[in-house]
Amino acid sequence: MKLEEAKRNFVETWGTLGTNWGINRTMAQIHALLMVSEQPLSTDEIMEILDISRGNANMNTRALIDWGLAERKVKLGERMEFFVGEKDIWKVAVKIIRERRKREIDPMRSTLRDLKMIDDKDEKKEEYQRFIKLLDDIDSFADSADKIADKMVLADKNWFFGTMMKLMIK
Amino acid sequence: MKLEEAKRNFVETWGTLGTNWGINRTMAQIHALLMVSEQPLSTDEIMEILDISRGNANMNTRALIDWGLAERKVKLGERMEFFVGEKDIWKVAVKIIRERRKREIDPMRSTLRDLKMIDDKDEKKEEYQRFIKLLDDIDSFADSADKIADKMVLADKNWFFGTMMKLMIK
DNA sequence: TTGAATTTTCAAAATTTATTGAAAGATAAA
DNA sequence: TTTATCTTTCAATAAATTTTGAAAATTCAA
Repeated sequence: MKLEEAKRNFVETWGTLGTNWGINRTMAQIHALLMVSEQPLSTDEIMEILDISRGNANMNTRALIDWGLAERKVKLGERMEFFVGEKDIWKVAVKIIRERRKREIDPMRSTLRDLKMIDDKDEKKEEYQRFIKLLDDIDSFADSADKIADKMVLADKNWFFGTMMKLMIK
Repeated sequence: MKLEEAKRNFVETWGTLGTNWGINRTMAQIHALLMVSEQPLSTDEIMEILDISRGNANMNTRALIDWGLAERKVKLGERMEFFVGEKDIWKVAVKIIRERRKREIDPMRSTLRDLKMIDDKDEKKEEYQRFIKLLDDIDSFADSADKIADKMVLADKNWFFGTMMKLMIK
């Protein structure tokens, strides 16, 4: 296998993977392409290499920037925008965690908390208690997961996968 | 809000959530319904309550059983099958982690490892090195995440969210 | 055995999600 | 200004995923 071929495969694989992690295929492919590119790429280059439309390329470079997974890069004397991808895999993971938390976890926790506003508290005593306990369990699980996510977002990669790992695995 | 209404909302919310975590809406709804049901439910009851077809109910109860998120329960003297959902949210998380790892992480790691079989090692020396480093970084990140998942799968909930949490957060 | 009850399958239909491409909107050099 | 270059939007279209429902397969009591 040649290097270029391996890179192409990488872009495809990362694209497939992305769909499992809340990132659509094209968005993940563009990100993968930017990760393996030695140079910043323009929208036209991305369109050309991935064989996608201008609209699609634009939407998804934009989304990558929203997520903090890519940056705009202006080249002196060039009118066009170029894009650079986040290549540090630790940072990539942290950005995905942060963004998904904001979009999914936080809203769902608040929805689930609202469900505790039940007014027939006295009837069906035990059934009521069991339901509330389920909601509380979910919330406390989410809270712990959230704290770990917090720690990750703030932590240094080496601390997390060095110190913490040793504590956990020993 | 009445208890029954809150439960209905819970089923809907859990269904929406599921789609973000590799579980389709109906599968997540059935799971939610089984979590809040005081009694095991039959396929007919699930069809009736969620207003879905028999095929859909069958496919998704089956999927839940595959994932370890529900169990079949036979009632004495009844011909029909009944289903019971896993209600312990820690166990639910562990089963989802285990299953997704098996279906996604393991295959992707092996695909990415294969990409290292590049034969033009000497040409473009630096570019080659950078690409290999990216693949190695991803693999070592995945390895750490995997080890944490392992620990979770084997650990006791209280150890994980008690002892470990204290170590991490302090 | 037979046949009624129940479960499973899967092609077709419906729904959801992603993509296209052309037109409108910016931007900046001339 | 004007004009050419580049970016954004979004309705229409395409692709992917989920759901249906009826037929086939299975199970079990009689």
